[in-house]
Amino acid sequence: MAVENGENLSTKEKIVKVGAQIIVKEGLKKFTAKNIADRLGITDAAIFKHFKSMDDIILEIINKYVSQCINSAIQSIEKGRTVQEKLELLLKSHIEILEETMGAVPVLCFELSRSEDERFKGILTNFVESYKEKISQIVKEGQAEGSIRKDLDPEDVAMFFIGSIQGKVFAYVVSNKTGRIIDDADQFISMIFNGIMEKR
Amino acid sequence: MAVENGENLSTKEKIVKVGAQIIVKEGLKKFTAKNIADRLGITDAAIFKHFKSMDDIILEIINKYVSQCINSAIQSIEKGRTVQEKLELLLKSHIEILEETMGAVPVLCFELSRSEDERFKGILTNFVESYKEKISQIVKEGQAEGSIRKDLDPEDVAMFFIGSIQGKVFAYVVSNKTGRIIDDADQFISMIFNGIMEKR
DNA sequence: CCCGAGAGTTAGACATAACTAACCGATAGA
DNA sequence: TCTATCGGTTAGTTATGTCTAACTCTCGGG
Repeated sequence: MAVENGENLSTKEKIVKVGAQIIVKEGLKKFTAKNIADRLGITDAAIFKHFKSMDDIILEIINKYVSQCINSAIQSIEKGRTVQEKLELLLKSHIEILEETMGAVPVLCFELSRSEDERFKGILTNFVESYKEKISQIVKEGQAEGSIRKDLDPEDVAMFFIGSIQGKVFAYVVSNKTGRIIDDADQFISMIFNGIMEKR
Repeated sequence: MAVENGENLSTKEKIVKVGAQIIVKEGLKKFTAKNIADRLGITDAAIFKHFKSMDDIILEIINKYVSQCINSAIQSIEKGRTVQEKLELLLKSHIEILEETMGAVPVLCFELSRSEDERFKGILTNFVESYKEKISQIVKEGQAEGSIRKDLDPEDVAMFFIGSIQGKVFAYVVSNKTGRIIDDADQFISMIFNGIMEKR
């Protein structure tokens, strides 16, 4: 089975791409040189012409997807005028990346933060921590101006945010679907903002 | 490193227990006969006196934890009088199991629904599907009686429910914590029910 | 035109995983 | 008391995974 849209990427880039694909769709156990090579129509030995070890591929995968995620988060926070708008933009940009990468970032975080490799763990827990910190900050702003419930812990709210997205990816992966991860982004955002209960 | 509280379980039960522990904390890749055996102070060959294959261990793990989860869900649905109470009890029972098993069920679902083994996938997607169906049904009730927002799709609400919990487990795993998964269950439930925004 | 680098190949070294076979000691029934 | 079974051992077999070495082909620059 060949790569989907293997256009004009270099072999090195293709390795990163299908490598991520494999981790996301089949798990770390299936992330092997032979598995990647087969999909690219080369031999496993050729992989090591581009990367000196399998770990190096993972490192490249992490850096690629995580940095993409952070950058778009920063951008959307800057663009938003009100607290609500900031959070909305943040969610939307996150959802966009999710769709583009088929949920790569959350799955990678989940898979690799449990690995024994301190480098992977370091980058990823760091990423989640700083992401949480950013959202937490906005939430505090919102509490100060009265738009966000004051009885909630800002960090918990931040993790609820991140967790909700992860939950969507979870559902996507478990149900074995192939289309969009989040069909109705507005409804999803509305659930996070307003809950599921009718207002009294 | 020996098993934590290896009381008076049979070796077979211990294998299931540490097997699940390994999958949850370190991932499927580390789920090996030697890894399990080391923690039990036996040799890897001894594992195969109790199970005829590694897959059989996984099957036993899945059945143990998933059936536990389903049973407690059914119980709490029956106990609840109002829709809100049903959902609350459901969440609380789910959280309880989560704490007891250190997030085993969601992690197992995530890890194993991506495996190529149709047996695992079948059991797990089935489980999630029926769980979703159950919640979905309650949500529809709630919409009929006016307690739950009518503008939301019941299945989406159900998956939001399940996903929120998965999100908590995600946070727990990524942050490498060891204590409780959900510190403040009431606050968590309140976020799902009422959202994060102040009511206007 | 040559030659070196890049990107492949095959072959193989080495480690580890799953499982089997043959053996062994305790222990519970007959 | 004899013996079969249970649960453990050691020592393999086979398969697979990572990575290296040595070789080949192609192609661009001097």
